[in-house]
Amino acid sequence: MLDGLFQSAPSARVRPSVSLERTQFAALPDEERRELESAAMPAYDVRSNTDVLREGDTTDQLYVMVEGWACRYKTMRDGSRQIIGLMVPGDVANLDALLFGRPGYGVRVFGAARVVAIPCDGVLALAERHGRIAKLLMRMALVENGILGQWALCLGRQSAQQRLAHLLCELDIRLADAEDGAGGFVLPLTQEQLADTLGLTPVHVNRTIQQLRALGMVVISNRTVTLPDLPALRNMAEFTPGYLHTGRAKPDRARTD
Amino acid sequence: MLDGLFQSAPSARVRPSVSLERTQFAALPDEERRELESAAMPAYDVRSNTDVLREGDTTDQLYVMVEGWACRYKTMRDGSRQIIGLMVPGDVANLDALLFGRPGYGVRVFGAARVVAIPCDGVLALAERHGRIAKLLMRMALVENGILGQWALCLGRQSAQQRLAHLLCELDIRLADAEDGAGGFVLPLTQEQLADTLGLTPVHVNRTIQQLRALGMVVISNRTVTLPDLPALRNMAEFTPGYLHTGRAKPDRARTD
DNA sequence: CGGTTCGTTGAGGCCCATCAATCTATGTGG
DNA sequence: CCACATAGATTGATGGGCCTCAACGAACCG
Repeated sequence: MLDGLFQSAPSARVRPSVSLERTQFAALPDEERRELESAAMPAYDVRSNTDVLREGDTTDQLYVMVEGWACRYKTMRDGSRQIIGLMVPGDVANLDALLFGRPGYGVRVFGAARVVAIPCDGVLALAERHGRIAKLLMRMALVENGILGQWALCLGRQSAQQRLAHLLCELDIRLADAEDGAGGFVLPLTQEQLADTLGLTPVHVNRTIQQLRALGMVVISNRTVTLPDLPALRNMAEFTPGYLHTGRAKPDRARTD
Repeated sequence: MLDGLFQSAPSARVRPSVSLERTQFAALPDEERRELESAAMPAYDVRSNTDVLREGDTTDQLYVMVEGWACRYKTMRDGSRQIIGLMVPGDVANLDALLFGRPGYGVRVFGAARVVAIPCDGVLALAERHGRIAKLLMRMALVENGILGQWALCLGRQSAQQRLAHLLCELDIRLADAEDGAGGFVLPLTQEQLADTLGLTPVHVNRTIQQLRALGMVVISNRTVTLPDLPALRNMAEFTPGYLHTGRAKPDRARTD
């Protein structure tokens, strides 16, 4: 083991530069964001389909998705799973770790991903000193709340077609930042994972995708989603973006003009 | 009007004494709770089944249920409704008003209720000064998050029986404070409102109640719920109270011993 | 080329929705 | 005190959306 050779003087605290510039924390003034960054642990890669956090684990760190997607999920005795939250690049995976040690859900990554862990006590200390950080954390919690409320409506009262359509409309907006502008986006979920999100079976998700394609509203090919008729899709899903509280409510532009 | 006779010097700021003592804010030190109380508007009664907040309204006040129950709900074009949150006495109805003006849901009261409205700017100012208040608000948001996540699991992956059983288990714990100790509680929801909570139809809720009664797990009579075999009920619902983050995790005590 | 993962298709069945009617309890006015 | 109205609970019959089971196809990979 040669590791010791490369260690600098013990007091130097050299941290591999962690950047939160492309995350939800980008809304903060540079100064405060940098304080968060210096509280963070080094970023690390996570292999596709592995758990950042297992169900039942405890943790005292916040996990930030600097690259890639993840989900929160819960499992039942018979093995059936429900995804209770999707995290796109820039999102925080387990906000509740700030106040509760035991999440009660697992966090799993889709595709290759890169994660930054920030110790909760550090975040809490910063939140105490900077009202803006506290407010941003509160905001993230409240947005998650809005999303989960909408998911409850979808799961409780919508058909399979509507649910799928609604999810795609939601992701289309949440990805607005990262999107390549072409009106399509990459969706790194398998149909089985979509099923676990929508409360359906993989088989039925497959059939539902075909129905939406037949209607000319959705094209999914090679993990890439295109929404040729967004207004119609939004209409059938009864989608209104208000609950996402994303500043600019991207317009209904029809077929990429 | 003789009121004037009892007014003390004009500087005294006499407000009809609003008490948050029996609400979620009871966790605060008296001093800080009193500051919130003096920011609050006078409590007022709400008639059964009326809206504190209508879908699509905007608001700049927090509504606290000092007495009675309420729900958050969303409606679809065809009139079908989904309840996306139940508030029991002491709960805050619309936390997200703190940061967002338009809730995107309605708030409706069950049975007679008494509500205290607190202007959001007042609450935010206090949260800025007292870290404990900010933390309590965050805590409430995160608990709501946990509950909604659990509801997503129920709506997505559980049978009607399990969903109903799970809801009753949850309420049994959330009402632990107000409960009369007899192991039963008053549930001021009609079967139709239960259906809107569970993502079912009223007819099927009725049949499901009867199934649980036949199993000896639930007795509902006259708006009063009794759970004769709580361990069995929790087992069938796969209920674990962790997600409620209620300090004392009330034990599984079988049939009121 | 065999193995694995993911997607696709078909047949059959069940849970829950739908529609409709009846019953009960409560309240209201004549 | 009774006729009537209304809200909520209950029961039955029927149907459909989604599940289940099973098999096959396609893409990727060591």
